[in-house]
Amino acid sequence: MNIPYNSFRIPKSETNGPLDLSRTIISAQTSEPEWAKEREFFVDVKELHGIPFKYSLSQQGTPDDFSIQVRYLSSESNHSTRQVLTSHLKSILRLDDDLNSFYEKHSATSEPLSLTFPVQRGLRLMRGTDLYESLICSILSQNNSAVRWNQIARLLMRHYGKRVRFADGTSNYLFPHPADVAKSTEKELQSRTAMGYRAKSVLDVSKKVADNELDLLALKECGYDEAMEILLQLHGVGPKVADCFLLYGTGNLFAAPVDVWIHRIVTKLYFRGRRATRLRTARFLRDRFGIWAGYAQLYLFDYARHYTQKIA
DNA sequence: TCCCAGGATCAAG
DNA sequence: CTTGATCATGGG
Repeated sequence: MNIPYNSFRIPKSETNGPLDLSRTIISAQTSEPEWAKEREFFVDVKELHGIPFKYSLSQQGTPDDFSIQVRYLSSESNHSTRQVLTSHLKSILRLDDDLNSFYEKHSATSEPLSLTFPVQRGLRLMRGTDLYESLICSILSQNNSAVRWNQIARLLMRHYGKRVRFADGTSNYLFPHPADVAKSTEKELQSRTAMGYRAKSVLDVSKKVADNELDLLALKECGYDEAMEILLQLHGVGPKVADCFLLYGTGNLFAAPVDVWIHRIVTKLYFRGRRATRLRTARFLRDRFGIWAGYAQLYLFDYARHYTQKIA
């Protein structure tokens, strides 16, 4: 077997602070379907500048002293394709985010968030590659388990996305374009993907994006409040889904999606158990943590899910 | 059979 | 502005 893998490394010097690749990718962030895992490598397939890439990442070392090994396949391989992939990876893993600054700013022992730092050091937010994909995945996640919305997303890709083949003999389906989903019907989406009542929302959003009634890129440029107002007008998009899209999709670090887990742990750690609405919890996170609200949410979420016995 | 899953919607209080 | 039933669907 002679597979023409390209390979290179991203050194720690190109990352701003620590990184725990495994924890980051496994943390089930709702911007895109979860990556596959092959041995010590995490694998994903994306189309970058119109060229399909299949890439595998593996981290060697510790969160504070490491390098990232990258292997990839693409139909074209010249010097610029490697550059395209490198900047893509740095973008989706948010390697420029100053994690040490995040830790230092909230390291006081009176700050409950600091409880999550020792175990989760190096955990980073991820940024979705495609805004439409991020919004659809966020919609699929509502009232659904992570495993299940991932299955649905995969079915959506298989039935409506383009198939791409690679030199190692494998093939994958890309996430579909809005227009290709918009051509479908509610019943067809349900029978093919089992997304249930979310089909109405998915179809609605796909049509609006395809018809240019909804400009997702504009939501990335405008402020938080304005973007939120527009998103809430979409059927099937509430505060939590909108925040997911803003955080994981557009990369708005002020957005802090509040689900049952976040609501539970914030109520416990910051409200002394006093009852509050989720909207109030979300506002609290934005006010208290500012540009680190999204990160605070990420750390508290993982902490709440893995260490619930400590806060029960 | 009932309950839950990283919620949203609609109708009432 | 808050609360409660309902919404497909699959798994425990």
